Amino acid sequence: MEELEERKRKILNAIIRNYLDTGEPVGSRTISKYSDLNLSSATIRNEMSDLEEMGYILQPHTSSGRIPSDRGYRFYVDNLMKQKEQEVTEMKDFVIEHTQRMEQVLQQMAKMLAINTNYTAMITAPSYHHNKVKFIQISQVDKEQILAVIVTEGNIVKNKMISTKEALDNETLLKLNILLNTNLNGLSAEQINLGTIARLKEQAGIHSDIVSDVLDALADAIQEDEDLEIYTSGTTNILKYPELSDSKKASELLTTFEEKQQLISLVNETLASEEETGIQVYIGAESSNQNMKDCSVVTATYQLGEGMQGTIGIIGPKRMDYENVMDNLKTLKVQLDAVFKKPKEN
Amino acid sequence: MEELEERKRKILNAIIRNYLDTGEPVGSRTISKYSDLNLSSATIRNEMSDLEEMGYILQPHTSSGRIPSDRGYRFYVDNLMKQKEQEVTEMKDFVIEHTQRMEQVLQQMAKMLAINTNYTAMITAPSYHHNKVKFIQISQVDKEQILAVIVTEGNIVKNKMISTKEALDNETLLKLNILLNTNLNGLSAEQINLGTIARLKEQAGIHSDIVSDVLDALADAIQEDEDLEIYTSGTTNILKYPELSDSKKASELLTTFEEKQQLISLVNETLASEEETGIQVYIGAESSNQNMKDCSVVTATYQLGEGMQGTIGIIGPKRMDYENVMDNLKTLKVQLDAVFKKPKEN
DNA sequence: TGTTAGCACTCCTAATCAATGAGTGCTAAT
DNA sequence: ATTAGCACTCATTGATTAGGAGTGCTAACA
Repeated sequence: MEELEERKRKILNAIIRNYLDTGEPVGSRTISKYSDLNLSSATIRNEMSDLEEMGYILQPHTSSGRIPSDRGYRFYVDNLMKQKEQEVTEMKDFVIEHTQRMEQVLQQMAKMLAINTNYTAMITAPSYHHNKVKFIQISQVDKEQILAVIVTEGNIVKNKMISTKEALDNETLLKLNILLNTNLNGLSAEQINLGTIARLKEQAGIHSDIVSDVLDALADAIQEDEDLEIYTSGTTNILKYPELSDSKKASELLTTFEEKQQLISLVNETLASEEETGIQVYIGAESSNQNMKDCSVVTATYQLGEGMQGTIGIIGPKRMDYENVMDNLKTLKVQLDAVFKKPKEN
Repeated sequence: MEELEERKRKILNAIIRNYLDTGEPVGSRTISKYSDLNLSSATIRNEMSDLEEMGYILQPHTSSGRIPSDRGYRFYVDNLMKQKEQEVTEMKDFVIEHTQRMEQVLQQMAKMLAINTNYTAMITAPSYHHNKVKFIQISQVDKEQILAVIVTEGNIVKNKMISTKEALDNETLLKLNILLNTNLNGLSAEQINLGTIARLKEQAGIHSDIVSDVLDALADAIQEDEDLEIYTSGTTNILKYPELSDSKKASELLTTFEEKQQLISLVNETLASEEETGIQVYIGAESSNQNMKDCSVVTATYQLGEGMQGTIGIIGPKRMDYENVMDNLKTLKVQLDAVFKKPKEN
């Protein structure tokens, strides 16, 4: 189906590569001179005319060069682009050495990605949505406050302060802890249903209010991750690309970057569809987000086992260096897969 | 010293107010017409000429209206502006109702501030630098990992995973917990010196490596707050002001906003100098940050007792609505003072 | 039949220029 | 001390122009 005679391919390829470089519409003369086809500009013109008719390229206005259409980019990404098979470099250790908390690791990663690509990078924390409770503990912090700590399979720790009327004695605490752990350990958020809750409360007897609070905390922790966290870096990079930096577009984009919620729904598209490489490319209008119509979005998901996963993504102009971007994402994906497998050895 | 005859004051005031509104250089005719002075434009011109000589206003180019100079703004803020004495509105509850974690509260606050003012808002988490340890607990999460939880006076919770060779039995854990708490409770970060550490390790005996790890975690938690977190919102608001939105300046500013580190040193200025209202105004070059030379920065610190404090700030064009901004900050400051006093009642 | 040279045509861009108008400074009259 | 009047400055705007890049088409060519 997606067939194109060799010469047209070459010309399309040349047009796109050139456009990626310069950002300027590219004319027949340029292709004629800077390709190994040895054809006159007139011939190229004819071919270009064809390509335009087929929808791979388009003219911003009569009598100017051609620029790739969304379809053109798509063809390029799918068929023309050469896939670099690069070895995985070891930025991992470098990053990990200097940071501790997960948020910082992610922020660092985003930063490196943005610097490497010169586009905007985003990265979500692994969602532990379907993840299982591994450990719960409540402790008396001071007279009126109890701290609930919840750890999940992925070693993600959440805590919540709970205010109480009066302090609990050690024995009660111990009992409650045992109660909570025996009842909740190994359960995923979805598995904690009304039945479980009722049973728990009953067993807690007089302290059912505390249990109730802990469950609230648990729900909280999970709900927080429904609108999961997303880190961005290099948002201002888009200003480097004239086609995006006129004040209206730039403002829209930057606002989108600030509204994390929009980015989240952007990456959530990714989670829906699966592919073998795990790398998705949305060109212009292919993305669901209207604001991205002049951009391309490339995303990858990284896995953590236990059903946990996060997403990394790059947002840039349509004429982005797809090879480099996909390469970077692929590399980082592998590294993240590795990084979060086990916590850092001290 | 800062003396100015009544009429000049009025004119300066009129010029600045007008400029705050329009952002356009304001001419003598405008003042003549829209002030209650009943003077001809010629008279105003003479006065303006004086004011210019005195450095309160300046002409962008020969024969155009006048705009306030940094000094003019300063005079306005210090002497002319009327201080609204507004009652503290109750946005607090609204915000708190819908959020749980501190980061979210802060992020929300920043957002409201940005929306209210139409400028860029920033807010730092309270630093618990000089804060005291209130509660420490280590627990066995699974065979190879221990979770250390540290709570400070300000009810800020930090946790750290520690990998171990083999699981500790309950009794050992209990002993270590008692050991840690008796030795560290009530101490501030600075008070934990080599002596304390040596004593601790000695008492821990065979498990001194665990203690060592916990101390590392503690140091970690503190070090994280050295480069304390800062939240921003409304960064794209600066694009609304033509004098800041030309692509060079905008890019510089937005980059600054993204480089949290720069913002942090910006707010750290605040911490140095103290004032009765607790609100600082930096106009243009008054700020230490070169990138802010076309902006004004208004900051306030909020207190938490126990030596903890954070900063909220607004960044906008020099012609910002100082009254509104200072008002907002004052209100929010009071609210934050209150919010963090005690954790939310469930 | 595919390729190419040539040419008229389109349309964007940058440069130039004049007109406009807001605003000033100065002087002379009130 | 205030103001009317006037000459002057200078940014802004719109119109016009020239230049150039690029196209489509036609006719000639291998």
